[in-house]
Amino acid sequence: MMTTVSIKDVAARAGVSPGTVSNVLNRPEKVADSTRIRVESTIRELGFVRHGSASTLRAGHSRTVGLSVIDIGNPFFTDVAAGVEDVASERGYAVILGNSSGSRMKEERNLLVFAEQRVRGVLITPSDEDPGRLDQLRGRGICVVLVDHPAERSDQCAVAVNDVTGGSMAVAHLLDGGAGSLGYVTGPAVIRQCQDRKRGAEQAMAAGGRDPRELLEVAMPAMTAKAGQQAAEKLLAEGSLPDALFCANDLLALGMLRGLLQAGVRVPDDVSLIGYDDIDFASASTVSLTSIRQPTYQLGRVATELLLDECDNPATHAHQQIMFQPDLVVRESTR
Amino acid sequence: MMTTVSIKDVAARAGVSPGTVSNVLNRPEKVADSTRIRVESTIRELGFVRHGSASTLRAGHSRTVGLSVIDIGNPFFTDVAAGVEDVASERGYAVILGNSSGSRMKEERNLLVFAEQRVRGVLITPSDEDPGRLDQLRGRGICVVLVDHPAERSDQCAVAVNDVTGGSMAVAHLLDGGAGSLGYVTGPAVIRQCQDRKRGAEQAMAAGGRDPRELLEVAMPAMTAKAGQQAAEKLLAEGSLPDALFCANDLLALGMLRGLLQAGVRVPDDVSLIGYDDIDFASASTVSLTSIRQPTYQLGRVATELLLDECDNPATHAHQQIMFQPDLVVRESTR
DNA sequence: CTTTGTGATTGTTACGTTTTAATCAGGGGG
DNA sequence: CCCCCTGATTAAAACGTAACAATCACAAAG
Repeated sequence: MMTTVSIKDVAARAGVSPGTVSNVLNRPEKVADSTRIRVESTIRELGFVRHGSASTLRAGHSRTVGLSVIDIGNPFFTDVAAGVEDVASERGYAVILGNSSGSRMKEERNLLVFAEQRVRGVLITPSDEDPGRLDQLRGRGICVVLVDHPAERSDQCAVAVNDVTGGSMAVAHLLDGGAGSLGYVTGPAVIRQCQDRKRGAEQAMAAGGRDPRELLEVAMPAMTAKAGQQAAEKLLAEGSLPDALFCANDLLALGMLRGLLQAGVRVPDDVSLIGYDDIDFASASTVSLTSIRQPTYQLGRVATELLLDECDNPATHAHQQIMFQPDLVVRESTR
Repeated sequence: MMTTVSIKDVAARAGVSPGTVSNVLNRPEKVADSTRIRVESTIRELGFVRHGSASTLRAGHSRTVGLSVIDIGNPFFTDVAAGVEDVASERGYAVILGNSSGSRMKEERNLLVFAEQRVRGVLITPSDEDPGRLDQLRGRGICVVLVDHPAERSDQCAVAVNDVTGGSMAVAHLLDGGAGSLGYVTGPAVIRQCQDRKRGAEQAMAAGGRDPRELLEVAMPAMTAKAGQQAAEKLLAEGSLPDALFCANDLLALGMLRGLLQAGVRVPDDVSLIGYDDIDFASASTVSLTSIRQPTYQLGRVATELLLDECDNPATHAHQQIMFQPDLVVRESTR
């Protein structure tokens, strides 16, 4: 009953050999127009669809790429994913999405799935600094491009935005606003973005003639709105609320904003608040959020273009490390 | 150089036959403890990972499911996707995500990819009412479960939230607030959710002793924040702004809110505004948004459980059509 | 009439796994 | 000592496709 139609069935029906059908599928220019048209119409008639697994098995590689992100609930990553998907589907590739939720174990499981599926390449925003797993993938012939993460080596492609500059811009802006005490609300220390933005923040402190050690750091286990709100509660309970707060991403900032407003703290009158990423919702919040904008969609596009170039032209491919620059977007949440 | 290690290599090294290695992988209880342990350690030693395509080819089905959503940029769908992914990975399945962006062509291309990959099943929030493509998938032995879409037939599983009730609750709430004129800001007419919420809205009008035809409909080509803002501009330009607006989802509502506030319209004093979905950002907006909450994450979980049950126990599986009920969440944007 | 060349098509093999039936070893009962 | 049973292991045959060398048809050139 549930008969699946194969390349052989098409061949028999069209009166050609299976090889010819395969050629129609993969190198149509090699086959005479008349037979090509006949085969194509037979394919439609029988409702044949290529068996991707058989194809992958024989060809040695698939037409899929894996994308591993830290938090698919963060609009920053959905924007990146949109860029990835657009380029991938333009070039006939499918995207397998893996969400690590910041858990190393889940990230590893996702990479295992990618390896089992023999994806052509992997795009990953690594959740920590261990390059071992990625080298392992490369050892299996799977190309890897780092997304939103600068390359520590030159034998790989990477696309990133300068987070040190971004952190510096954020804190410089807060200092411009006349902030006395400053706080940095961040996520897990293993996340590089958090570290780099902090480095930038400290540089701006120093440049502004302040002691970087004055920067009060509040580290949360996640970078979500809920965590931001908890950070607000913590600061309020401790009575240690600074004049100005730099949050490592917009979700933290939006949660922080909610927490502060609920407690009757006025933004920006009592506290200045700046986020990071400039997600779509930053401009729609209660007090619209000053933030650091990144070319998010572009990040996904460029990373995928580099990846597919490396896959398709391994001989001529030159590894590139691309670094975009962020922008400051001033809104209501800062003085 | 780039040698990929196969089941045969493991077998040779461990001094057993390939069949035994396969058994260790798939039916470990069938093999003696001593050999099982030896094989397992050889697998680790050689860094063997199973070739998913070969496995799929031979077994006739894969360990992946396809998820096709209308807009991955909408937090509603990322919440659903989170539920799907959690259940899938608990049961050893990988998820291939397809984003149709509301385009029928893209949806079709995604379904083709799913078919080529021989996914075990498909979870889909269809972007229109044509069941033909889905029956085609079923004819190929691929189970299909509808997500956020009620079943029109009893021979399939479906998980949905009652949108008629939701629409009715929204408009009843606006009428309670004393609204005179009412507007419904919606997306493309082919999207069922838009239609159902409108039906509910009209029912509430009638129940409130109003003529349902009084409901001013503004249909936008997309259900994004940008479209919502354009809707605001359109209403303002026409001078046809009603007392109260019901937006078919929160993104439209947030865009509408932005558009109104920029034009100096006060919410809720001049206009009451209610959204739909109760996404995380609804409570964080300039004026926090009254909305209709849905059990989003649960939707994804339950749908996936039904799908995998259907795949794994086709004999005993009983199709279910599950309908959740929405909740009204009142915040500042309505009187 | 034969040879050569060219473009189109075919036959065959291999990819890495799962699965079934067949084989094997060893022990207990007759 | 033989037979049968059980549990563990193996050998071999697919699964559907891509790739490559081999073949074919046919026309142009000699």
